[in-house]
Amino acid sequence: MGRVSQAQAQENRRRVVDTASRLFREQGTHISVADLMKAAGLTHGAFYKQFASKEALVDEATTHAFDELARRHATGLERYDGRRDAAQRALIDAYLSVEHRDDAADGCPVAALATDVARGGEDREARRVYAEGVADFAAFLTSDGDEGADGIARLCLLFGALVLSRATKGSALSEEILAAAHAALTEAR
Amino acid sequence: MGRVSQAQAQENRRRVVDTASRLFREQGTHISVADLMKAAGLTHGAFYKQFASKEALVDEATTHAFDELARRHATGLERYDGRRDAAQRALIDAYLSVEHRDDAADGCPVAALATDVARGGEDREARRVYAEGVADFAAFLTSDGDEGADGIARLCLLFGALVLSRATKGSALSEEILAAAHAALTEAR
DNA sequence: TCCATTAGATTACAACTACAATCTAAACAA
DNA sequence: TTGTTTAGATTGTAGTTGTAATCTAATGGA
Repeated sequence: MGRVSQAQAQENRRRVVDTASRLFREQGTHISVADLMKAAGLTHGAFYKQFASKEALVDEATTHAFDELARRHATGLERYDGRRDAAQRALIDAYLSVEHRDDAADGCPVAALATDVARGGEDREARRVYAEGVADFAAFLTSDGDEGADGIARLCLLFGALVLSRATKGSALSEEILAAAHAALTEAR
Repeated sequence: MGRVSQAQAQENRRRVVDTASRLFREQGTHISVADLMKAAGLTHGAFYKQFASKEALVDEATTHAFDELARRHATGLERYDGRRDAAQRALIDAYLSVEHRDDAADGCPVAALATDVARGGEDREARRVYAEGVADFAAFLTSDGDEGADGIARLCLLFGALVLSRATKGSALSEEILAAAHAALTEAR
């Protein structure tokens, strides 16, 4: 079929980015353009009318995922009326849940994209966005009136537990990891 | 060239597994058989005389990497004459070093292979080996006379910091992460 | 000494990769 | 109502993927 309204085209483009941001988190950035476009309900030839290259989409989808994360943190703080440690506790509960472990596609991009970003070029936009997202996340986890190092360490523990529990899924260890990290993060304060 | 002595063939096979175990950690298991064999100094056609499939090699190379890790932990304990917390401190220093961050190929397979293992099938041998390696590592990190949860949480922090510092390499945050995790792991005890 | 075995090289292949050119029909400005 | 623009479909391409068949020469047992 031929042309489509500007509104429809824009909506299609948005759907491609959104689909990519979910599939990249679930399966990694190695997923093919063809599979990606099929999942978004278009043919693979249409891709290059909207994006300069696959790399460009990776960068854009990464940014998209981190925007979503920032929004989630903001509304999390709102919901608890600015009470930082209540919001933190709620986030930790959700972050270390079996549901989050089993749903990487809709989950934290810091956890889902870490390896893909690390293996991508150092000059990539995705890497800048990623580092910024990590800094924001660490700031969110910092205790009231403490310095940055504390939040960073808490993020390492939180993040590490999720990634490890995904890699060990199927063994009993997977759930033990979630529980151990949860205990360490909630008891100590 | 034609045939080669059994000893040479066995040595070639070992070199393929060793090369794979390093390249998989550095670049991920998506690296092609052709590139792999070239790196091992053979042609790609020779591969299937030694391995049933690429998946089989991934499993074998993963096992190989974890055997190496276990040996390293064992000799680490020896060197400190069984003094567990001295050995632990030495490991933490090396694990959170810039050198380890920049040398995934020869580094910890728990950190390097986490995402590849998580995305591989749940019935894969590599996953069993991985989970076992995680359990051993956590046991190594457990404090004398404490239960398992403590070692697991310490591993999450250690592992998470390394993976995060690799993904943020190029930003100042990368080194801050290593430092923050190091402080958290050494001060608290 | 001879010859069956076999490790590795070469070549081949079908599927897949990112990307590009062309085609088509609808959108929108005139 | 036109004519131009353009999103998406179709088709094509050069390179790469995992895997297999064939060829080779040398090994190692008889």
